[in-house]
Amino acid sequence: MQNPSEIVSQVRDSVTHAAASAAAEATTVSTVVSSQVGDFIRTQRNAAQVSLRELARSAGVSNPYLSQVERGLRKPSAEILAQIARGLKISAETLYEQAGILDRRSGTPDTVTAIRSDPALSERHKAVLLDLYESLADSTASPPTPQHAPLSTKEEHP
Amino acid sequence: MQNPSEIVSQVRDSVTHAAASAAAEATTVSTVVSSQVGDFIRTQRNAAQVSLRELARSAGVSNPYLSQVERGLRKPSAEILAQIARGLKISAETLYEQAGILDRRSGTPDTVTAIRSDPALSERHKAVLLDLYESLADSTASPPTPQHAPLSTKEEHP
DNA sequence: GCTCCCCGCTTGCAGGAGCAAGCAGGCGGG
DNA sequence: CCCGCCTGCTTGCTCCTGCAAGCGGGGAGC
Repeated sequence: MQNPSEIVSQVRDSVTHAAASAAAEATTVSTVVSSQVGDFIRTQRNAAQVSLRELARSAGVSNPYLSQVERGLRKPSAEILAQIARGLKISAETLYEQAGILDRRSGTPDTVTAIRSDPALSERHKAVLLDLYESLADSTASPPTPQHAPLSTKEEHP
Repeated sequence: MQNPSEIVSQVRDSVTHAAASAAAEATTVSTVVSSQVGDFIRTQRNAAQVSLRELARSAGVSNPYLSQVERGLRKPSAEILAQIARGLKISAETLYEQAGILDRRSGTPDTVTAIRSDPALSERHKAVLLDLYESLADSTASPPTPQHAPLSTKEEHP
């Protein structure tokens, strides 16, 4: 049997927890969840002319599950996400970003500068890469990532 | 009622699946990983002189669960990982890396990172550029991609 | 001595991830 | 015509994540 006072102690603990989780909810974007990832995956898959089952196979996941993921009925774990990324030949970071579990690599990377200053490339090769980059980047308009910032750095005290 | 032939068709599908998952299991490191993250988290927490309950509160997770995570009994999701990272004031990438759901970008030159995170490029184009980069870059200068690879490249047909 | 408060850990349960199995429909060839 | 093979979707199950509640213990104040 416990003393009433001890019980009170436990209760206070719980209350503190409740308050904390409430606060956490206030600061966390969370719930929106985003079928974003699913749409993105499906888009990428279609762009690559790959069937659902094919991708499922190469990614090592079951085809029904992939189907559900693409339609936003299921929220895939990071591991599954990484495997799908591998199957799609894209970077896991991109998918994590889409899933809202990673911030955008802030600070525009400036690929051109990186290529120009890359010691592993000869000048000729730099030219080739830059030329290709120019043709691929296209850059019509510039809608570069709206920055909704899902789980980004927050202020501790406002 | 179904025709036997159709059933056979279904069966073939299942068999293919079984083979695929077997292959996946063969090439995936999988289960070993986990406790790494827990140790890392606990180390970081102790280094910061923070109690378990405190971190749990600031990270927005329950204290018992954090306890289990630190001792490797539970495998936290990426979301939880990101929250813990926030509570510890460290980057989510670091924790993902420890959890084995993100490859180390250590050896990779800046150009690769720049391309990967370039908003002006589609994922397809990134793949193209990275592929070309790989073939152009001087291999003597940098030993690229260590590839310990928990979720790394896999053969299509063994 | 005894309370009070903190520490970390254990337990039982709700809910969701992920898969095996099965289903409906479209298309080419015997 | 209908058989085989593809496409994607739905269902029922198992396993595990994540939390609320409770436990035992150690140090400070009375």
